[in-house]
Formats: sequence, C-alpha cells, structure tokens
Amino acid sequence: MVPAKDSPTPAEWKVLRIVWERGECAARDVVEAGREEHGWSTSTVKTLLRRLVEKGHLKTRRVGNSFLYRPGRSTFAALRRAADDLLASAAQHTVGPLLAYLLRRSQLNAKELDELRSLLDEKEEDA
Amino acid sequence: MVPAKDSPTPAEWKVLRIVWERGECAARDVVEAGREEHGWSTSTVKTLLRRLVEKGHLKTRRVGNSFLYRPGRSTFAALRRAADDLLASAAQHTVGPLLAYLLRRSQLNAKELDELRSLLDEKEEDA
DNA sequence: ATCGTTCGTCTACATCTGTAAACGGAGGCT
DNA sequence: AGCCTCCGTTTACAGATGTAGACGAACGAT
Repeated sequence: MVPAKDSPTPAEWKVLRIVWERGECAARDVVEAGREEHGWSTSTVKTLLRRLVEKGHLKTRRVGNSFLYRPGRSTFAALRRAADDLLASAAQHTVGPLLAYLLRRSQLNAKELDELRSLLDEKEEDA
Repeated sequence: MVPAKDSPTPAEWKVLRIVWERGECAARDVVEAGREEHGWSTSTVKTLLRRLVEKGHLKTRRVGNSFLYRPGRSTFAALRRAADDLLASAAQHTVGPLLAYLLRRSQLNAKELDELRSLLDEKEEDA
C-alpha cells in the first residue's frame, strides 16, 4: 500500500473534497464541479486528479475507457495531518480560542455535539 | 493597516509560532530556536523573518542596529484563516470526527474546557 | 585605530504548485 | 469507413517556496 506521504496542496484539497462529498465519481463530474466552484479549466482538474492519484490520496477503478475516482483510506489520515499542522502552528495560549473558533464555524448535529461534550468531560477527568 | 493578505507558508508558520511563544524577541533568538527545532541555517531563518515582515505577519521595532520581532494583529487572524481552510477541506460528514480529533490532541485547562462546553450548549440551542 | 563578530540585505537556485494547451487513442454516430 | 467527441497522457511554464551563501555596515573589544 502506498502510504500517501505527500500532503495535498490547497488546490488538491479542493478536488479531494469534491470527490469526498460525492463518493466514487467520474472525472467529468469533478471537472464540472471544479469549473462551477473554482472556475478551473478541464486541464487543471485533470492535472490535480492525476497528482492526487500519484500521491495516493485518490484510488481509481477502471470502467470502460475511463476511471472512477474515490478517496483512499489515507484521505482522512491526511485531514488529521492537516489538523496536526494547524495545532502545531498555534501558540499554546491560542489553542483554546482557536478551537472555540472552529466549533463556532462548524455545523454539527445533536449527536455530534454530544460526542464532543463527552470528550470534554473525559479530558476534564484527565486533568 | 496592512491586511496581510498572503497566508504564511508552512515554514513561515513555524517561525511565527516561535516568535509567538516568546513574545517580542530578536532575530538571534529565532535563529537559535529554528536551528534547534528544525535544523535551519541562519540564512533560512533570516529569509523567513523577512518574508513574514513583508507579508505583515510580523512587526519590527528597531533597537540599536537590529530589530525586535513581534506578531502583528493579523497573526491570529491568519490562524483563523488556516482554520477556515481546514474546515473547507473536510467533507460534511468528516467535520465531527475532525473536531473530536483536534480536541483530543489539545491540551486545555479547566477554564478553556468550560468555555468550549458553553459553546456546545449554545449550538445545541440554535439547532 | 583595528579586527573579529553580528546584523540585516541581496542574490541564487532547485523544487513544488497552479494553471493549462496540445496530443493521441477509444467509442459512438452516420 | 470516416469523423466528432470524450478521456487520459504529455508537456509547458510562470510564480511561490524552501534553503542558503555572500556581502557590506555597525558594534564591541583591544
């Protein structure tokens, strides 16, 4: 298995997200989404797809003369790494406000909110 | 006011963090920390400091023939922008797990935990 | 006054990233 | 059979980024 060492670049993340949101999909779908959401040309999207496959963030499945793309297992791992980088960028005294900011921005359902609450409780006990 | 449009690059973030942790400090301090923490040469650190000042993420104050560096007001704003980028990278169904991951990784004191709990409660009401 | 040390500035350059045109093969329509 | 269209592949290139040497001015000790 290819461990996907290289993190996606910002542009690659946008493609990754597009694929992630729709599950397995064809290049054409990504091209269309890329054009609408980011004004990208066909070639640009194709290049980004190729690089993501090379890096191991996307897997492909041949269908006829074309491919279907889907996120690899490493995709969420890459997101975690991006999260690590974000935390590493924050100074200790800014971590709290940073997390607060993230929580405010996020759309979460009741169940997710509950899980996060439990997490906070756990952490309280640890400390 | 300089709006610091360009986000820091990964390497620049590391420098920013160094300065952030110590408050106002001299290039020499950053050079030393950069060498210890990242194995950077003096020149590398100096280049990164310069670029950060150009971008408006660091402010300087002349003292004798050298400078003291400190984070600009835009520094935390840049961190928020990085947080936005992270959220934008996540697919909707991965946001919850992502936040959970971030919480687990973070060291937070009781007060910070409390504030986050309050935030979750607020969000619950909204929904 | 001199000389080594310390600073900031200028210059350099390989690699990565964003963005995209051009090309050649496969499939389908006429 | 011939042509249009769609697809993946190849090539291109400017600008950003990581990494760092070289240089000249100022400072401090002798």
